[in-house]
This record gives sequence, C-alpha cells and structure tokens, in this order.
Amino acid sequence: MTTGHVGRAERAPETLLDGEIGRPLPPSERSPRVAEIVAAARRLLEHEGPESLSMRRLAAEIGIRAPSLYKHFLGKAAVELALVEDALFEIGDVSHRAIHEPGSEGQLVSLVASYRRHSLAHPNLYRLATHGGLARGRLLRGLEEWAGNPWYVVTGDEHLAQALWSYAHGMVTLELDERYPPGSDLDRTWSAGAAAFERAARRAS
Amino acid sequence: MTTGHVGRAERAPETLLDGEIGRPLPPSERSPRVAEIVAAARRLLEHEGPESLSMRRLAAEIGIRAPSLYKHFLGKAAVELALVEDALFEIGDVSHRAIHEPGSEGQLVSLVASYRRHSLAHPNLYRLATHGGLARGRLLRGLEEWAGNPWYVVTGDEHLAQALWSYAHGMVTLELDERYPPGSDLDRTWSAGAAAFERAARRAS
DNA sequence: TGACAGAGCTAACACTGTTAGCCATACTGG
DNA sequence: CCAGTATGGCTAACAGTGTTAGCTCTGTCA
Repeated sequence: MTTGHVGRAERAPETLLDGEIGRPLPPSERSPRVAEIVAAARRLLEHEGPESLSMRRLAAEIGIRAPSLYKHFLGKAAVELALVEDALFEIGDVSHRAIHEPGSEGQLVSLVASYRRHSLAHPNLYRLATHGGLARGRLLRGLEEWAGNPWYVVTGDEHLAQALWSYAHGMVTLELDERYPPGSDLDRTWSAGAAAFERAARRAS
Repeated sequence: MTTGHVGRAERAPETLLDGEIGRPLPPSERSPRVAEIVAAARRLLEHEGPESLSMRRLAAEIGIRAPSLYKHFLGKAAVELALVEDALFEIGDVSHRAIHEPGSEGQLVSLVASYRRHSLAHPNLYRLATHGGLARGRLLRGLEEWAGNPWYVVTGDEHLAQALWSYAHGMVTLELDERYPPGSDLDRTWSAGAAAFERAARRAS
C-alpha cells in the first residue's frame, strides 16, 4: 500500500490482472508444497498469534522438521513476505470493491469502513503486513501502488490520500492494540475523522 | 497517551506535579543503579536498535552479567516499561509545551509539528512506546491521560481528538518505516491532514 | 543402469529470556 | 562486637529461537 503519486489507473498492473477487472490473482505462483506451508503459516499466525509462528512450530504443522523448510524458503523472512503479499492483495481487493460498490454513504466512507472491518477481522496478518519496514524490492511489483490506489480515488489528491490512509492505519493499529481509553465510542471517532477528510476532499475538488 | 474522555485539566495529575505548571517529574523514583540500567537500555535502544536491547547486551553495558539484572527488574518487560514511561513523559512534555507556546501557526499545527519532530528524533523509543499492547495497570496512573490531553485541547472534541492523534500516529509510524513512495512530499501530506482537522475543529466549536 | 535434483533428516551453533543456587559484602539489632 | 539478614553480584543450566552443514532416500530422465 502506498497511496498516490504513481499510477492513477484503477486496474491492477499487468502482472496482476485477472479476467475480471481489478480482481487480483493470488500472488507469485507457488508450488503446492509452498502453498501448503504458507497456508499453515497463516493459520498459525492468525489463530495462535505471532509468537507461535516459529520455524519449528510451522514445520511441525505440516509434519516435517524445521530445517526442511529451508528447501522451500530462504528463511523465515521469506515466509513472512509471502504472507505480506497475500495480505496486501486481500486489502487491495477489499478496497477496490469498496469504492466500486459503495452504499448510500459514499465512496470515502465505504472505503474507510471496509478497511477497518477487514483489518480488525485479520489482526495479526494486518500487523505483520504493516509493521516495520518492507522489503520493497522483493515484493511483487506494483502491488503496493495498486492496493493504495483507492485512497487516491476517493480524495482526488495525492497528499490527502496519503493523509487519509495514514489516519485509517493509525486508527486500526491503535484499536487493535486497545490503546484508546476503555469505553471509547470508536464508531464516532472513525466517523469524525472520515467526515473531516470528506469535507477536505470536497473542498479540493 | 489516551486522548480525551478523562481529565480535561491542563495540568499533570497530582502524582506527577512539579513546581512548574505541567512540567512532569521523571517517572517512578528509581534507585541510582536502576536509573543507570534504564539509561544504558535507552542508549542501546536508540543507538544500536531494538534487536540490540537484549538482557546480556544490556548487562554487559554496565559491566555485569544478565542474571544480575533480575535483582533490579522483574524481567525484560519491566525494563521496557520504564523506557515507555520515559517516552510518554517526554512526548507529553513536548505536547504541552507546543500548545502553551504555539507560533503564529496556531495550537493544532504546532502540536502536530512538535509531535512529528520529537517522534522522528527518537524513532526506536517511539516505536517501543506505541507498538503493541501496553501494560496499563503497571503504568504510572494518569500518565496516558495527561500526555494525551493536548489533543483534546486543540480540537475541543473527544472524538476529533482521538482521530487527530490517530492520524499523527499513523503518519509517524509510516514515515519511520518508510512506507510512503520514495520521493513523497511528506511536509505537504502532514499539512493536508492537519488542515482537514483544523477546519473540522473550527466547525465543531 | 547411472546420474542428478528434490526434499527429507540429525546434529550443531549462536543467540534469546529466565531460573536456581551459591557467595561476598554491608548494614542493622541485640 | 557479633549475629543475622538483605543486597547484589556470580555460574550453570533450561528451553526456546533462526539457521547451517552434511547425510540419505527417492524419483526422474538420459
């Protein structure tokens, strides 16, 4: 996810295209075994938490020993990178759908709501995908831009897009980590921020 | 940092008061040895990065062995908690100063700019203090509320305050992790978001 | 049939946080 | 002044981490 400044096309880059419009294929083609490992890694991450995603634990999950994983991946970072790719694909997919079929509430609000709903539904995957630096070079080319494009669409401005995305990201992480005072009405907080950006976008256009 | 919903007093809670207004004392009183360890931990974290902050490394820094650290702290988490306390104190201090002596640009912009400047100047400490859950119970009472209060002051609204803080936090983390496309004009992005919230705050008042 | 690649294995290394148990020093009460 | 105790250091060890080296079995293909 990168938001603005690059492609303003609403379609996935060539390498990502499916028959349908904007519906991405699963990322870099994977051998059955690799796919199985990634699936196990995801199960582990989502259901047992990030500290459970160890090479030994992951190997055990598919009935092998840790060193054998290195026949399929360069290291743990490579396994995580695969998960990050999946995560970005799914977030991008959800985001594009949100702006293509917005309800009565408008594109921007629809995008923000979808982003929140999807992220909270996959907390550990979201954290993995967004926390810390990202091995840009090794990530599928164009993936970030494609996933971030909806934010540009709903604001019409590169900087507003980055700001809005940052806002949503900040809200998600703080909500996930329960950093707001207990009892906060986060629905209203989300709305307040979205409204501020919506008016700013209207002004700019 | 918690933003709103609790105290709207502009002063630190009783336990934190200094002679001056709103200038907090250093957190929970610490023995000289403990203070020395925390100082070493901070040096290590800031200069060598989070992966260097290990118990053995930290102990070596002050000329002892790792197990001896457990005579002063319950565990690594306790050392980190001390750093988090310091971080929140300093962020709170910077934030209160920003709204008490704003330049011509106004309180909100001054707060946001200070928050950005200070966080980027202490990246590893900021990450430690804001990433992941926070042992609320063990943190100095009232510290979060006090540190978050400026956000309420500059918006005049609880939800707008949380939204604005989330925005700033999102921007900082993404900027620290270099998640924006290379070459982005982040000054303008920061301004765009701040302007949106400033107009929203004016509207609400 | 022989060669080679793929994919498993064990053993091991260098780390991590943490605990148990031992020992010297220093302060304090009788 | 001596006894007792708390303080703060130590080594050895455990269970866990990612990762590497090197061996072996299996299946494919010339």
